[in-house]
Amino acid sequence: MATADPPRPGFQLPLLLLAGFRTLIDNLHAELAREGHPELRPLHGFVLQAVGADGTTATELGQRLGISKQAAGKTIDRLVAVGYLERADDPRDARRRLVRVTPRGADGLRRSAEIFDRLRARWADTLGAERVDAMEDDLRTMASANWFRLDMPGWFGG
Amino acid sequence: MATADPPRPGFQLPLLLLAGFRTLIDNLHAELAREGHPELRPLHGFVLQAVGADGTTATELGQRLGISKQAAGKTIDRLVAVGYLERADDPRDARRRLVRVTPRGADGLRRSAEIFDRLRARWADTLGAERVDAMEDDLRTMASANWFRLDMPGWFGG
DNA sequence: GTAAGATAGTCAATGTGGTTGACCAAATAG
DNA sequence: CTATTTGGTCAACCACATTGACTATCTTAC
Repeated sequence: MATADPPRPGFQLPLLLLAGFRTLIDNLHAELAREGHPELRPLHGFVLQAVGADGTTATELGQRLGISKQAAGKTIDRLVAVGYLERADDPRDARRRLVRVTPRGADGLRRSAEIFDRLRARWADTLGAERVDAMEDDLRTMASANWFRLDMPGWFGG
Repeated sequence: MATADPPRPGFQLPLLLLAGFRTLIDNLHAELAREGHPELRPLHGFVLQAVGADGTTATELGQRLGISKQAAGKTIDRLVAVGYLERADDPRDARRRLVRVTPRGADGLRRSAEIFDRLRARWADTLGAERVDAMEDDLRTMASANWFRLDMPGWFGG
């Protein structure tokens, strides 16, 4: 170990992280399409997850996703139109419109979790379980702690 | 080591990859803004990189980025408007409009490379150089080989 | 109990990025 | 010299995001 390895250029790391993310998400949606959910988009899975089993409202969903209530409302509209979410009145507050995951949405959510588990297992088979664990641990260390915003299109594009 | 660790849920891996990517890009642009490039968006850096030192045309840029020539043309328009790209006629083919990085664009590109190097060094300081190398190697192994598409907004949202 | 304020949701206008289809001009092939 | 391909743009449209304005309803205070 007399000489250090030549330093690697820094610009590849973000590209590889993005490639890894995109590979997982593309694999997920290819499999979801095979299992009967071809109309689900990457964004939608995150939204369904954010709505959760207990349901929410548009305003609260917007806060969870880091987007405006108007944007949340429009995304809900789309997911209602394709049958993954439904709205209901709140008997205790006529202003609120409760948003719930439909049975179809719950099916998509459950399958997504299973597919992600299988994909992670495939990574562990190829790389070794301890390498995948290390990758997760390291990313947890470096990534901004309180991060979660789903404004991908706007964030990326401007 | 009689019993294996409980398996980790698979859905966290993509989130962590995205968080790592976003953290790097956000750090990059915070620093770029400090160094005189506040109007650069995440997307723009990739586009500048894809134009490269030799310049291109809209059609070729679209192919490199995995988007249509029309979309590439619009993105070029925006980067021309903020002074990072410029157009010129091709004396050998009157149909083509050459796209080149301006000096300001080259400055942004150079600073981006330096900042990415510094950010990677910071990761190596915290995690250990061999861990960052391993992360890159593992991602290279798992990510789709011929991947590169920059249609992030459309891909993610639909 | 009524007036004032906060909150939930929607509508409208706008910006950015993406798509497809149609079209013109110029280069290339026959 | 036609015929085809290629580069670029225009136009129409969709998805996601934003801010500002507005209504309806609940909550608070006097």
